[in-house]
Amino acid sequence: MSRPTIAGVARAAGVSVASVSRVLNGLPATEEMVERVQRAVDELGYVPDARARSLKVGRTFQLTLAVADVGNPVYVTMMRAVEEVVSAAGYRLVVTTTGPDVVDEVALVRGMARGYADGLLISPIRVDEDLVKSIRECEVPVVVAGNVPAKAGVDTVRANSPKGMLLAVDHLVAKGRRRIAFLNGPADTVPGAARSKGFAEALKAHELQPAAVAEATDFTFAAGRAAAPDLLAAGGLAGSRSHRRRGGDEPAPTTIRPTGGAFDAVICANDLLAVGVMHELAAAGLEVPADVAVVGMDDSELAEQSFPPLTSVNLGSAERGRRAAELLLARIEDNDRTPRRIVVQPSLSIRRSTP
Amino acid sequence: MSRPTIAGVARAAGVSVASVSRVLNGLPATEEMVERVQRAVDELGYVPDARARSLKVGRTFQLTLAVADVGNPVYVTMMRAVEEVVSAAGYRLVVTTTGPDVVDEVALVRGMARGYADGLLISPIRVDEDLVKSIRECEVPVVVAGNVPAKAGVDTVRANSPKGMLLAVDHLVAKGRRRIAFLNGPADTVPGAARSKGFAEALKAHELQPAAVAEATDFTFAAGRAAAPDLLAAGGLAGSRSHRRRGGDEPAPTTIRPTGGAFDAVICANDLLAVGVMHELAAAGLEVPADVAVVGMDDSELAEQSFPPLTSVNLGSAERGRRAAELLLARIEDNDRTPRRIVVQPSLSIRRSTP
DNA sequence: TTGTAAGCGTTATCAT
DNA sequence: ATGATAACGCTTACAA
Repeated sequence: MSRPTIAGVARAAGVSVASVSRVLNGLPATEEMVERVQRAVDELGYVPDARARSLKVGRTFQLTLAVADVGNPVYVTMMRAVEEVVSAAGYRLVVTTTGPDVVDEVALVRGMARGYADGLLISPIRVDEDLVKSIRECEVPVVVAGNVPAKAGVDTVRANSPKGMLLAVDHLVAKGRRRIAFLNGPADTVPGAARSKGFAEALKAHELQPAAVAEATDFTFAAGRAAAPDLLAAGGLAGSRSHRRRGGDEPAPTTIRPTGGAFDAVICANDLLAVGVMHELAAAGLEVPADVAVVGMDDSELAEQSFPPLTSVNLGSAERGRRAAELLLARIEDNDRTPRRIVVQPSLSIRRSTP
Repeated sequence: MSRPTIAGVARAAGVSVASVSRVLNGLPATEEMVERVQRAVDELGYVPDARARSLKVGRTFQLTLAVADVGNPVYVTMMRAVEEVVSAAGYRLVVTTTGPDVVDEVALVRGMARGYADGLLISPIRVDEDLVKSIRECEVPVVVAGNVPAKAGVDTVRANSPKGMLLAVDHLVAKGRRRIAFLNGPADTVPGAARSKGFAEALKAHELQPAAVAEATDFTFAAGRAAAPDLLAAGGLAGSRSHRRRGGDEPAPTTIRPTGGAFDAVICANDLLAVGVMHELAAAGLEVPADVAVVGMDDSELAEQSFPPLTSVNLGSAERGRRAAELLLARIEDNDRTPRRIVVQPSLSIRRSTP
């Protein structure tokens, strides 16, 4: 007893397969025909095979969302927004995870040619020539939530993190903080590079010097913790302690650019890093925000869950997800439209980690 | 210029489609044949169509993981474990999210009959007759990460939350806490019911009375916060304040069972609820763990990220994910094996939210 | 309105 | 070892 096929239904109903197909797709048919087909369908528990259907019609009605790290709460915000838009349009959303390496992303994009889905929404963390090429050549529509060169010829929706940085610095300065440190994620990533540049510009706008800058090996909580002692040391806020924690299985050492002077605020490239830093600050006996103010980026669910709740730059993850999804749907409708490059403006969610 | 098909490759290589297929699938062929086909494939950038292939061979080499809430960090732990197992076996993992309603789960299970994937790994939060029925009748192998009646005739991997509760209570009692409160999630869910029962048993084992019991409307941070004031009120730890926060757009009121007496410890049905409670405890001027010890469940990444780091019952999410994935793969190999019901034992991860 | 039949892009069976 | 061809389960001209 295998799955019933449309032929089985046709036989049971005493009609042709074409009629069954028509009834199932709501095409014109007589009362009686609909009746008979429906009965047979119910009786046999027939469900059309999506593979066969999509082979024929050339569409799967599935969309793929690819994220680098399911553990990063910024993606859940985005995912929720995307899900809402695509399901309203009658598509199934499937999520796959790529990992931090660009080769995995390239493999994924190439793999889309196999016809798994009608479109791909990808938020790449590292971008290289190969990835751009694979996106440009991809058989199915792709939209990138993030920054990818215009020559990729693809729709993009990205954040304005320099502007976000400025919001953060403005706020800190307004609260009287001048010695601002920065904990970045890997600078060889797209967001890492953008935030680094943004931080420098924002400080320059206020005629300030960075109090300390460090680079975590990853955009994760663990990497944030691992990088914090070095940041503290660079900022003159901790001494020998900074090397005590380096155990055997910790991530590789962080890159430090000591710029002298203690800091009274630290901006982190995302919320996970910020929460990691806050833990280490507490371990060093420093109070947030009294001794050091902390600002995260992404304004993910983690920002309100953390303690103290984290002031965070809202880079519009939900809106980016929503608009990216809309762009994808639009491109599926019409693949000839000229690629759009949308920039979503940031805002600042002020919570208790800043004064 | 549409996608090249196997026919195009065959034409370009001057061989038959059958030969192309053979070469691509590593079946015996002469040096020269392999050579020619390979060249044509590279030249055209041919990628086999997964839909057509799976229509023919009856397998998609995709597996679906369905979770109720992508925002719940326990699922990321599980997801990572599942991903590792299935990708090692040559399957793609796709994640879909169901939402908290059982009807969505049923729809998803039924939908699997369309042939989206070769197997389904589902972690249902609510279970009813319909769901059991849909799982039993599902065309593709299903394994449940969670608790579902044996009559469903399906492989299950579940946690032992009563045992976990006992671990938590043992620990609290050993630390001198006797007035233990419990914040549950919705009792009409499978984990909610199990944890409620487990809590009662664990207290009885120590001949203790519950200090306060409340039920959040959801297993989320927001619901945890919303429920906390009532819990505090029930425990005599807060007065009128408990109703101050109830704004217009807050979740529905929580169910309270006041049992008298202030409490010095609270066990929460998952980490998100625990973090929510900790926020409200702080807002009420109570210190964790000095005034109130807090224990979460799931031992998710959030437990170490929270502040203070959360003592949490490790219900073996990673192991559950791993074993569930193994079960699924085994059943795909042999659908006639008798269903297994695996129970994973808990452990306690002690952190600073308890003394 | 309904039925017949030709594909969609593969793989697998059968000859050769 | 290779090639022709029949499925896989569906949709859609086209014919009746």
